[in-house]
Amino acid sequence: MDSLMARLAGASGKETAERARRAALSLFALHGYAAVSMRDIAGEVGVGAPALYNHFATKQDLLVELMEDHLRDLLGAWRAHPMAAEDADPAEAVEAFTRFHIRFHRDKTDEVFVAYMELRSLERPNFHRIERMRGAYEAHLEAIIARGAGAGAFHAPEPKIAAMALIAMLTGVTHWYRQGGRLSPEAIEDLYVDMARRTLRPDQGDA
Amino acid sequence: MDSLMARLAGASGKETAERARRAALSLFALHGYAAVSMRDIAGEVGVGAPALYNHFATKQDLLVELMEDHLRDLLGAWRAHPMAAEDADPAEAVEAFTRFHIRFHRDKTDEVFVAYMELRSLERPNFHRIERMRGAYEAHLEAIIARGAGAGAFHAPEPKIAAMALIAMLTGVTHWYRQGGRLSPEAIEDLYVDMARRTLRPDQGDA
DNA sequence: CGCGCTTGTGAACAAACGTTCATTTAATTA
DNA sequence: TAATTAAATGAACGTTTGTTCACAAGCGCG
Repeated sequence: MDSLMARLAGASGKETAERARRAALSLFALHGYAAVSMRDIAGEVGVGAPALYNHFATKQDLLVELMEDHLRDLLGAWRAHPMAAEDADPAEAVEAFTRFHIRFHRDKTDEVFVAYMELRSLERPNFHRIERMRGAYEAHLEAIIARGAGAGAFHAPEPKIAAMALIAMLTGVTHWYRQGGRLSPEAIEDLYVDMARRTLRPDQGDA
Repeated sequence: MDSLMARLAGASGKETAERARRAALSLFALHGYAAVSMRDIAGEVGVGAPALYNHFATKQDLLVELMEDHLRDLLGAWRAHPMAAEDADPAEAVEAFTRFHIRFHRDKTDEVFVAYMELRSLERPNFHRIERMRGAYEAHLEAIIARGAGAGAFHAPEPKIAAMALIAMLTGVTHWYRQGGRLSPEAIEDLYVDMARRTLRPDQGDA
């Protein structure tokens, strides 16, 4: 009877797990992992708390699943990008990466928030797995920068630092971006592409 | 008798409050506000949980106090900086701000972590007060950039965005900086000063 | 139809939470 | 030294936490 109401409310089949994932994601992003209870999540799905344990062994598992999904998506999406090729022109690749990163993060603010801020909520082994995935993503930008620096196309005495600095700068967009704000998404992208390009541009007198 | 042991352990006079502040700061930074209990904090001080209520009305008050102290320090320290003068040369001021920000944040990683990540743990009115202080700090860099852009010394079509981008980039240092790492603190500062300068450098063909 | 599997329920668990209180202990002032 | 104030205590409060359990409803398959 209650389950009938859940059906009418939009659930169908076994998609309770998916609704729980989404609810957990937005609640974690808003209040933080530790401040959200399984009952809160279940309540948002329209189900009792014990029902969640049919889909997730533990609250921590739910968190891990969310973070792993996000990072797997992120890595996969970039690897599928045409400019991710190892022989792509570094300047074009950096621009592509910048636009890709901003766009991806702009549309997934909750995922980003959780994946970046709840690292400390992970138990040790989970933490290491997630951290490694994040490192792999940053390594992609670092490789592009290093390639460009090697070819003399970039000024980047420390490619790793430049990569981290750029990613921090780009990810910062999610902290203030609001849909319908003064600047269009394209304008924001352009501004950041400009800043990234300038950061890496060789000096006038370079060989 | 227990208090005697506390004495021997280093406490003297009424410094329990200060020790609690420090314990709370590092615990909040490590595990997050919601994941840390008053008993945890009290335990680290070597005192019972109820004792904390002689110094802080509430757990939330303790958090607010930490964040307010940090931001007041930060704002005060910059305002006391010689290059904070309204008529300082913009290029020099940006370099000074960059070094100041990195240095200040490098030595106060816990404070930074808490002040930036626990905004969501604040109840509404507290949130607004803290957010306003943070805005005031960012406004200082924005003003420098806008001044430089107005004088033609900087390329910065959107000074507010440039300010936020730079601060995000600089604050990112705290996420990976470790004492005794490969790069010296001065080398790191130099790298970021270089990147900041490049981001804002006018085009060759500018008037 | 009936069997089994998946998904849900309501009640219950022990543990931990923030906070209060009456009371004792220690430090300060007169 | 006596009186006053400040700080810490142990016990207790009501609530909430993550999770388990015995059980019931709904569905697909033989």
